[in-house]
Amino acid sequence: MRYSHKLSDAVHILAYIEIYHDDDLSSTAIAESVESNPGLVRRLMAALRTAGLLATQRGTATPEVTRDPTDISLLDIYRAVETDDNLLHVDDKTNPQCIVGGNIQETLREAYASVQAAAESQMAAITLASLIADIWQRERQKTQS
Amino acid sequence: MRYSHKLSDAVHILAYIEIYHDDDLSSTAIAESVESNPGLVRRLMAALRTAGLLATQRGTATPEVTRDPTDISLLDIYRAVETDDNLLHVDDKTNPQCIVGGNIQETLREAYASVQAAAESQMAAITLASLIADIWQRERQKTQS
DNA sequence: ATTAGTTGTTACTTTAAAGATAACACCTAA
DNA sequence: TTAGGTGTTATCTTTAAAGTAACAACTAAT
Repeated sequence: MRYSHKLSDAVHILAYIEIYHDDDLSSTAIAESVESNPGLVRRLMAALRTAGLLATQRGTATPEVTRDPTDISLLDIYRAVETDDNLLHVDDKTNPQCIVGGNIQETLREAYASVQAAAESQMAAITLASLIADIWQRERQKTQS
Repeated sequence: MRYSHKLSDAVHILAYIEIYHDDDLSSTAIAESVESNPGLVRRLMAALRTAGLLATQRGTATPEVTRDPTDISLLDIYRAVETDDNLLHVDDKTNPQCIVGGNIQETLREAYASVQAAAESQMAAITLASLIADIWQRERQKTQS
């Protein structure tokens, strides 16, 4: 398949809402920043809303991040928008008659779970606030001659 | 896209070659254990060979794992077979005119790199030897009444 | 030498998940 | 009432992986 940009776009949306909170926050305006389309933006916003990270109102372009950005982790956003949380995938079609085929699925599931845990622990350590701060810092470095 | 099973299948192949070293090691035999096809098996074996993990000989079904399994990590295998090593992917099409769109790519690249590092560090800690040992242990637990 | 079986490689087809696009009911505010 | 927004769903397109097939090149046995 294509590689998923959902996490990247979801972070983008949340950062946009925080940084441009006094401007146009319509899905169309956000889509222009993401260089995508309003439909995709609204679908991602729906996922963020379901996860309790975003509050929206039908008819009005007034989305609001519900929690303090210091209290929203990259992991929260990842889990909100990725339908399949797994970074690695076991081949679940192997020959059970064989010593390898009959046991490797469970063996790998356990191994992959430990890799997943390591990745998620790092994702939990990164907050939306720190990402927004980083965006601002890069912007400042650009504009200073 | 489909989720990749390359890593899982590559581990399968290496474990199979180690466990069944005195039996038929043709790509056809291995493919039956993987429940896949010989072509795929040979393609993965080619990648493992390129990475220096496997030695093969044209015409004869006598593949050999080149290093001690205690010295081959899940990360080695991952890098051997995955064309794109990245677990997370930045959306590289964002509006540079926007504070968010113009900076989020670098911000996320840095964040994702730290997640990647955490995952890879865990992958490096898992050896082919430990995976094979786990397969054997599960097999033993099955057969003991 | 011939033959049967294997590897290495490449080209093509199929599959599945993501993203693009569009449509429309419903809501809000002017 | 109307203009413009959201929420949702359906359909098409794209793309990487996996499936399939073919065949030259190699090996070993007879």
